[in-house]
Amino acid sequence: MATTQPAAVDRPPTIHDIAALCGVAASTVSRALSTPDRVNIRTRQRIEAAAAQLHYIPNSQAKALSSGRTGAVGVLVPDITNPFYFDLIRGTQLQLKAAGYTQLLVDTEESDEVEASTMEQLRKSADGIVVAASRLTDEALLAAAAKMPMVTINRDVPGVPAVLIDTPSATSQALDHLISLGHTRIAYMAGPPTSQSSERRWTALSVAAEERGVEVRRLGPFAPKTQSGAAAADAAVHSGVTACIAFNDLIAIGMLQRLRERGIRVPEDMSIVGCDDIFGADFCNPPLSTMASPIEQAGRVAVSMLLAQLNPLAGGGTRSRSVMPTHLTVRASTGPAPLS
Amino acid sequence: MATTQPAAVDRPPTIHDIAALCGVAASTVSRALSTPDRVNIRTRQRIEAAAAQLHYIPNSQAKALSSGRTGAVGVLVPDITNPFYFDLIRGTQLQLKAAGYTQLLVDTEESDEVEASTMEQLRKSADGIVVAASRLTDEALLAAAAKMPMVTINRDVPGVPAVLIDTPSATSQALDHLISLGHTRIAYMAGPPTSQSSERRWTALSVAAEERGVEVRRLGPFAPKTQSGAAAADAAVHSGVTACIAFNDLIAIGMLQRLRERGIRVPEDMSIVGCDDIFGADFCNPPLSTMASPIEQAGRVAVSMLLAQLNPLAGGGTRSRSVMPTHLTVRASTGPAPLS
DNA sequence: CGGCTTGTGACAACCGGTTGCCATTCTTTG
DNA sequence: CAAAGAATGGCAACCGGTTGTCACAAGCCG
Repeated sequence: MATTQPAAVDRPPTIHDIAALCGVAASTVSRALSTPDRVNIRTRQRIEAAAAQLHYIPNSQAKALSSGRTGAVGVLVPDITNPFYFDLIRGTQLQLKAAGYTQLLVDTEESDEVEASTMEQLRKSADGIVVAASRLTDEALLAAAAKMPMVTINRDVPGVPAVLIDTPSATSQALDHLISLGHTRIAYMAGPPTSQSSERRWTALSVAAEERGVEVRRLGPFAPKTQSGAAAADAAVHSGVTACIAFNDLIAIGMLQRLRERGIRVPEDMSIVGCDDIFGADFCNPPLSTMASPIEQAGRVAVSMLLAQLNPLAGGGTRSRSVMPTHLTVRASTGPAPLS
Repeated sequence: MATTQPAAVDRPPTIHDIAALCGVAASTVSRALSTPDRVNIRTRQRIEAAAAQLHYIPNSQAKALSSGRTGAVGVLVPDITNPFYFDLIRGTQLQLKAAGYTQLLVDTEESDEVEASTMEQLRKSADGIVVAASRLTDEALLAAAAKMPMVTINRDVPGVPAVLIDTPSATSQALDHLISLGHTRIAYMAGPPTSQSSERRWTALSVAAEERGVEVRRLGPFAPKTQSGAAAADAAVHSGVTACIAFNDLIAIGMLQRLRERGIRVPEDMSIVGCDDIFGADFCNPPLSTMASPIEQAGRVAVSMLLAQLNPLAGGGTRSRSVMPTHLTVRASTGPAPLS
């Protein structure tokens, strides 16, 4: 079974194998591969050829250990099964892969403790993290950001780079839409108390309502799951409103189901507006009017900002804040207010 | 700013810091933490106390480099945005976290090349991989499995441990259901040609159809996305069938939308059965009859099998094959065949 | 009380790269 | 043509742990 190939041991090749094959020192191989200019072009080519021949793949662990950089980025989301995060995750993954980074995806289960401990652990095994919809306090987040490069999504803490999705402004579009349909009694179905997004939407909505001279009441909080939609629907009906703006599409879709069960027609008896335009918002019954934004792009932007932070050399003034536009997508869950 | 605390340098503590603090050798610290029995209980306690005091967190890179095990497991899915994988991912994540492993999630973009190159890369940075719905050939998969511990999901290759979701058997349930509703002209809307699941379902369906003396025709292939549902719906209508069994829920939901646009009523004019019972199957219009299975559990089982492979010591005969049951969930997208 | 087993901890090599520093060689310039 | 400078490659320390080997000490036996 002898071949002219250099001993093809079962163990994956290392720079030492390449070095031996080329008759140079391991350090030279290392340089040829990572700092090409530091090495004579002819030696480099020999080394590259040998590397290719051996199917050399650098050991990322060893690289990380000695260089201090891991080539991985953590992405923390509160709930992997929430469709809202699908596109976000895909966006981060695409951008990270394009830059040669690995994505470490973690579901923090909507728990601040899991989130904090994950961050602590990632501190060693990732170069930076993207945190979506953090459940941590501002202080904790700021402290964590001081320890490792970080970009938040949908969480506005001064001093921490962030990608914000401008749903607050979209809420006034939603409000105008409902007002133009004749609604005067409107409810906001709040999300979890720990969600800053929910607060920001409510604040924006209150202000807009005040400006327009209508009253919007706040109901909830509700968990961001379709199951919570039942309670939300019942609360809405009981409160006597004719239209609801829900914290997100999951709640809105859950409301749709419950209202249907109870024989309350949407939009004839009650109009519903969701938020996020998640998978399913277009084919639920009736299709949901909702506030849409380029989520995948938000993920990509977050990663870009993080990478800019990691490699400051690449120029391009590091933006510390990016706001994604949002617009109202009207489908069939909103209609004229019922004649009372 | 002097304190009685040992110098709290900014650099994270290492075993050497602990060793210095306790006046022992670094190797003793290492043993105390990983092989507790190997060290005197009193020394161990001192070391543990020091570790706690310093907030010591082992460096996973270094651990991986020297021990050869990375504590990470790769999870490859063809498309992160396909809701089918949400629960799967959550299942693997839960089980991995419970065992102290980290999940490396990668979207292979339904590409065999991305899948292969990812595997190659993961070979260094993961202890094993879980591959869902692989696009690779049997040979490639077998070769890859020889190089690193692997469990497949929904891919049956002899010699490679697998978790199979028994949708084939469910297809005959679906067929019986449709037959009992009076349907005689039925179509199977096939998935991508590279999908073994699709083939297995079709085979099972053909056999069942033959046994029952009905004819089922195959249409497609269709990409597993809602957008493909339009083409599928048109093909179904054109072929004159009164009922369809779709490769998965995405196609089925897409068909529902298209049929509605074309004014074809479901289930009065056409019955539709999906597969997977994904998020959205219960609230689309009409709610989809579909074949459901415990997907999250499948993810957990796959991880358990992989971990058993990684740590053979833990006893428990390593099963190399696990089949998840599937059952038909009837909702509103199936009804009596139209009187022709 | 000597010899042997067992328990315990230290030393040092090693995992696979990276990088600071130095020696050598080639090139350039006065 | 000599001296200064740049290019190039090697040596060795280091990243933070793990683990084989060995020395020393205590406990046990007859």
